[in-house]
Amino acid sequence: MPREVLPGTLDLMVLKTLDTLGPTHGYGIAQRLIQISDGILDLNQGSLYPALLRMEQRGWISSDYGISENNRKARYYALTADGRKRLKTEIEQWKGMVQIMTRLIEA
Amino acid sequence: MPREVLPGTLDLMVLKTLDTLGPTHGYGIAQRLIQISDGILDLNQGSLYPALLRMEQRGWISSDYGISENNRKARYYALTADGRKRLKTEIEQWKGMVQIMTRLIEA
DNA sequence: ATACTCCTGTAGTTAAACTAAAGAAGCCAA
DNA sequence: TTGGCTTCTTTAGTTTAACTACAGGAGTAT
Repeated sequence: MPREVLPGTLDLMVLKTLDTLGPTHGYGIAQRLIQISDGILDLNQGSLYPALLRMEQRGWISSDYGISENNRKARYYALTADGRKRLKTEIEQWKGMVQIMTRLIEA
Repeated sequence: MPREVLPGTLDLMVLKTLDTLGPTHGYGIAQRLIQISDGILDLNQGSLYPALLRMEQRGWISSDYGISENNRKARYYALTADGRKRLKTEIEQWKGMVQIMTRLIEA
């Protein structure tokens, strides 16, 4: 049974989602990833929420409680300045990796 | 301290290397990855050899002892039929992932 | 001899992603 | 008004890939 997400890419996906959408709750992030991947990235909550906690502890995101579009209590996460820096770094690393893999696969 | 390789891509890299080069020993695989990545993928032996063991146990590769180009004893690994199938699958998954990430990053 | 490169191996650790569960709270239909 | 559905969060415990940090044999060159 394969992992849902490619390990090492989850942080990038979450950070980029917050960058694009602005402050979003966990559930919304998960939905966004399902939508943008046509249902492929159906993320476990058991992966998402610990990841959000991790990133908040590292100072890449911050959180506040609020009320969702559906009138539920929800925890909204937002990129911090450090998170924006981190996102940039991760995108660069990702692109480097893609280049290497492309070279390898087409060899 | 970041990981040397993007987790989840090591098997693909090893399988593809064997596909391209034919039977190769562990040290040779590591060198190949250094070369094709311009020194970026400087793989730990502590990652490589356990990975080779894993893949042999799963039947994706087989091994035989031989003598290297430098006249040393070396263990040569080769793709099996299952390994070739697995490689195909992994490449497809990788390409799918690249597509999703591209869509995400460019959104 | 001794130092260097080539080549393999493994014990133990870390941490990311997982399974599996629980639960609160608003919405809606019977 | 009850019971089910959806939304949204949380956390305990497991797995496993990749890591650090070793150790060691064997050929080659000085």
